[in-house]
Amino acid sequence: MNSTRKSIMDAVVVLFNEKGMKFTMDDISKLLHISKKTIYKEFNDKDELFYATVDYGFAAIKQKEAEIIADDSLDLVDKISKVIVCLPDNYRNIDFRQVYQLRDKFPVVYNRIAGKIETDWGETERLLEEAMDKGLIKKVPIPVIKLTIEGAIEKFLSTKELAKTHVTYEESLNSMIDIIINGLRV
Amino acid sequence: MNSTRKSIMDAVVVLFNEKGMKFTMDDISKLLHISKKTIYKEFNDKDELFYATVDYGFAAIKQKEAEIIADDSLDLVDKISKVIVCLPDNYRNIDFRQVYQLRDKFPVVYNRIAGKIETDWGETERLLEEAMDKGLIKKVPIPVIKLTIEGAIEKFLSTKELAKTHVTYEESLNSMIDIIINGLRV
DNA sequence: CGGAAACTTATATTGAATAAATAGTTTTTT
DNA sequence: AAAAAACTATTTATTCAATATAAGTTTCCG
Repeated sequence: MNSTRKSIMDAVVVLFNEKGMKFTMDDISKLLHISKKTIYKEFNDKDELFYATVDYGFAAIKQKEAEIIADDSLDLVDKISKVIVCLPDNYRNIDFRQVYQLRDKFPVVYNRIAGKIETDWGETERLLEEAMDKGLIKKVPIPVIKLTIEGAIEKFLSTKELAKTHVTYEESLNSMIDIIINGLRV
Repeated sequence: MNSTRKSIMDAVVVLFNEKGMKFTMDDISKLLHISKKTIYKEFNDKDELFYATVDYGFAAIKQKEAEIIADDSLDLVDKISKVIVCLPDNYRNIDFRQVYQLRDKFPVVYNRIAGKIETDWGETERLLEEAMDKGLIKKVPIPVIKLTIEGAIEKFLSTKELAKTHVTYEESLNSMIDIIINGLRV
């Protein structure tokens, strides 16, 4: 992949996290000091650019996740912890609270993201099921685990309560995973 | 409190859960087969009605909570579990996803609700702090616990994923609390 | 070639005008 | 005495034209 393409997609991520969906092709060209012509040489339209950016953004996560799963030095429960913490990088880079804005204007892109997230959860689900079968963790409905984790992440991202107490997003996430794996009880 | 007042406030809760904020004084009178005059004899205006309904709705929860806290047969960690499960009755009756609609049109009522929830959390927080001091549970930032629980509840209420897997809201809630207290690890 | 800017057309936003709905009151009916 | 219906003064929703914005194209220039 050529570097122009990459830098354009990086700019999309930067602008998305900065302004949500309210950024223009002109914003991209201004940020990178390139002409719109250059953007349109790489991507036929805005749709295609967003679609490619989604794939580009998720590729890193997928790879990281695959490494964790392949790492035989980790036991199953450690893998689950790490894969779950790995997952939120999506939420982080893409800033989940604003993704719903895509649904109407870029439905194809939105569905691509939804699909990617489902796939990512698929990995985690398989690990959870395996751990349940082996008696390493309790048998609990997986949707409960999934929704609890998703809900917590969205809350961490959307509230100002964490900032007030000087607890970082990263620390909160690790605390949350530890609570879910090991419980509050000592 | 007279029974007319009560039935009007019950109707408000019914209609709110049915239609969100989009119900009228006429809806109330139709539902109860009473005249609007009767409503306005009990409550000066819609604001006052809503305000009273909020207090009425939270009163039961507060009492239930107080009973749990006063129950000396329960140990501290059990109390925490029970108080947390007690809390969502608010979310249940009031259907939290729609409360934000109050913010603009009935700010006084909205702030009352926000205050009630904060107070409820205050109790839980005190129990959590006490349990941490006594070494019964891990020392974890309380906002992390709070946001995880709030996020999970909101997810349970807003998603259709639970319905698909035949896991009830009630079961999910108990599973979630068990996970947070005791962890997934066996 | 590729950046900068001008240009065109489709889409979004705004705001005034109008229509509809509703809180609160009054009158009529049972 | 209270329900039902009618009424009015506000609020709220809707419409539609104007205005503005942004995607995508073309032109010019270094």
